[in-house]
This record gives sequence, C-alpha cells and structure tokens, in this order.
Amino acid sequence: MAILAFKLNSHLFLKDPQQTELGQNIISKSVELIDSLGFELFTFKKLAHAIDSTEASVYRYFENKHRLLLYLVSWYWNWIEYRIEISISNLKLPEDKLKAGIRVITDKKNFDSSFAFIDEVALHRIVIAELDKTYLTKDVDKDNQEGLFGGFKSLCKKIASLISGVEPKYPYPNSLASTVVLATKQQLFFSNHLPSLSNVKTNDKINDEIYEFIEKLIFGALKLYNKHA
Amino acid sequence: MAILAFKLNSHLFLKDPQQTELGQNIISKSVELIDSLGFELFTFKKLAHAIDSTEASVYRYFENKHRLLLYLVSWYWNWIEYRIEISISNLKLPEDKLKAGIRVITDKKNFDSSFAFIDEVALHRIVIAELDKTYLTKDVDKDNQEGLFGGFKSLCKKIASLISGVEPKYPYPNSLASTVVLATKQQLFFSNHLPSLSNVKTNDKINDEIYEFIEKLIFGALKLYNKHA
DNA sequence: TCATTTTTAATAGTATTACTATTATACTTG
DNA sequence: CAAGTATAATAGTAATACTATTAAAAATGA
Repeated sequence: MAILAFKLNSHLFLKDPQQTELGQNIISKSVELIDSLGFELFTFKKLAHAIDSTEASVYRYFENKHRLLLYLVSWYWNWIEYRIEISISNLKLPEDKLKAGIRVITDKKNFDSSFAFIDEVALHRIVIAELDKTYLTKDVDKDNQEGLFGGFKSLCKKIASLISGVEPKYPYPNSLASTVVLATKQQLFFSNHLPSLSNVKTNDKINDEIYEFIEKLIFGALKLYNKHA
Repeated sequence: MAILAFKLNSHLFLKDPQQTELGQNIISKSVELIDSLGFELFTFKKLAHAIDSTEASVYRYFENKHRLLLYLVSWYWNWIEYRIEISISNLKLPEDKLKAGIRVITDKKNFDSSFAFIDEVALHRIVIAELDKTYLTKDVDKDNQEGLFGGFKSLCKKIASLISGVEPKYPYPNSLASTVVLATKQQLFFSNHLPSLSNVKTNDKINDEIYEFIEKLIFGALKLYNKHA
C-alpha cells in the first residue's frame, strides 16, 4: 500500500503535524474528541489531557482551535477530491464522470486504510456538523486570502468542471457545485435531526435517496439549457 | 397602519420582549450589535451597556444568547412567510405562486415599516451569517422538541406545498424547499466572500441572478417528473 | 390608604474559556 | 562535550457565559 499524504496549505498549521508522533496524535485525537464533544466543548486542554501532553505543546502545532478545525476539514475535502479523481479516471463519457462525482459526494463514507491515524467516518460526521463554522466568521476574508479554504474551493471547481463537461452552456456551474456539495451535507443532517425538512431517509447502510435527489437536481437544471440549444 | 406582531414559540424567551420597553430595546439593539460584531463577539454585557441596563436584566428575558439568536431568526422566518402569503394571495396558477414565493426568498430585503424596532435589513444579514449556528449544536434535538425551529420548518413546509402544487409527482418537495432556502443564503454569502464558489453577482441594487439560478433549479427538477408522467 | 405580595433589576460574584509569557528540558551539531 | 536550538511544561491572564443574592418598584387587596 502506497504511503499517501496530502499537501495542505502551510498557513493551516504552525508546525506540520504529519511529521511528528505528537502531531499525529493531535490530529487523531482531535477527530475523536470533536466528533464526540462537538467543536464548542472541545478544548486544547481536554485534547492535551487525552494525549498526555500539554496545552502549550498543542499550540506549537496550531495557532488556535479554529485553525485545527480548518486543517481537518481541508484534509477531508482533499480526500474527497482524491477519491473522485480515482473513480472517474477510467470513464470517458462526461455524463458518467459527473454521476461518478456525485456518487462519491453522496456515498456513505467508510474507513480508508490508505491514511493511518485519520478516522474518516468520524471526520465525515465532523464536516456535517461543523463545516459552516469554518467560514461563517468575521475573519472569512482574511482566512480566504491566506488560502485556508483551498480544499473546498478546489473540490467545487472540480465538480463545476464535471458539470460544464456535460453542459457547457449552463451558466451557473460554480453555484450549482457548491450548492449540491452543501445540500448533501444538509440533507444528511436534516434526515437525522429535523426530518420534516427532508424526504430522504438514511441509515448506516444505505444512502441512495440522497444520490437520487442530487442527481435529478443537477441533470434537471442542465437539461433546461440543453433543450433550448 | 395595522399593528402586527408574530406569535413566537414561548420557549424562545423567559419573558416576552414585545411586552415591555426594555424587552423591545433588547431586541432592537441585539439586531444592531450582532450585525456589527458577529454572534461570537456579541455578549449580554455589551448589549446591557448599550441599552443602559444590566446583564442580569437581559437574562430575565432570554435564558442565554443562543435563545436570543433563535428568537431573532424565528422572527425573520415568520416575516418571510408572512410576505409570501401576501404576495401569492391574489395569484391563481400554481406556477405563478411558486415563482412569487421564490421571488420573496431571493429578493433584496428592505425595511418593513409594519414592524417597529426591528431593522429587517440588518436581521437579513444576521440570518445569512449566523443561521446555521442555530441548529448546528449538540442541543439540536432537545431544541427541536421544544419547537424552537418552528419558524423555519413552517416556511419550508409552505415552499414545499407550492412545489407540490406545481408538480405533485415530485418526490422530494421538503428536501428541495430546505435546499433552495439555504442555497439562496449561501450564494449571497459566497458572492460576497468566496466568489469562486458562485456565478451570481450581487450588489445593493440587484439580485436577479440568484432568482434565475434558484428558479431554474426548481423548475428543472420538476420538469423531469412532468415529462415522465 | 397602606401593607403585602409579586415583579423587575442591580450588585457582585463563579467557574471556565482561549490563549500566552516565561522557564525548563531534550536534542542536535561542531 | 559544549553551545545552541528545538521542544514542551508551568503558571499564568483577560474575558467569557452565566448565577446567587439583594434591592427597588409595581401591583394587589383589605
């Protein structure tokens, strides 16, 4: 099995956590704690205690807990985009590529053994619950200038290119891409917590209705522009 | 001019702020401060200082600042639904009703003089920036049981009924309704802060592209089920 | 009217938070 | 092994959300 690592924007951390054992422990245990406590109740003190270290040591790796969350979320989007690249690499038809991309986004997430010390299933739950907190802040413009949202932007650009591959005349590929990525996350959340806001049912095994909902949303929009060609 | 007030879920507050002058000051100044500071930097201490009162007095009206935000957001959704009711009341065709509903959701928001002491324009900005924080918490299920999300759910149900009015065979009216309401908000945010995630341009005057994007998204999805009838 | 009850608001706190300045220890290198 | 550097621990700070208690004002009723 090849050793894989994503090259994340260096502004996300002070010292690369992938390079040291302490750093890997920080990442690994952060995922576990943020998943179980939620981001608000998660603190560097609790994290340090859980890995038998100290707050100050954690602060050597991450400027603050918001950047740690940004790091984890960035890693997640890199992972999703990587999986899309793999799944479309053997496909020829633009329609098949787009459908494969939607499939990766809407599929249930399983543990990926290519990446040690990251629990992708827990990380997926974190993204569902905490993603919006990464950019809904007063610092969004400054963080954006530092490139901290590069992972999400790159994935959306990828999806947008798949959309344009199917229907070049569609005028809103970027809007549609960001909308469906976020809608997938939202529908999973609503399905679990506010079911009256959704018609899709999800459980630990299947997820097909979300795929159907998203696929029809995209191809329905594209078809309008195809017909009027 | 008729005096209007929305009947909000009584769990949102400890003492109805609409009933006293202090309560109205709390609402009015909260909107101003959350809009300018953001929800994280907004505190009851700053609020109390700004209205020449005390923290403890504010706590008599709202259990905590999260419930205050829920109150404001609930008020907003009630206002939007009320405006939809007005704008569709004279329309007959289901298509026209749905389009009018989309129009209310995507339109620029202006000050509504029917409601004193609420600055709807600032409140709209608050909803764009802070809405997700109302339900992305560990307490979402408990809060939902108390009915604190009633305003949003009621609006989405309304939109879903307009959707089903146009195409009863469409299987995801609730998912589509919640998706487009949130997508509108997201695209406004991205257009301002992360423009590469959007193709719509907005300024203080116009907003038409968001309407187009959302309208096509909805009618494209519905058309798929109409054709296969 | 005036005493009693109830509502309302202010004072003065607490425990916890995110974050940091400084000191101590371990590791590297010439 | 000495000197310098990288790393981590100690011990803090200012600010936060929230509360227990006390004081004042308003409403009520005989």
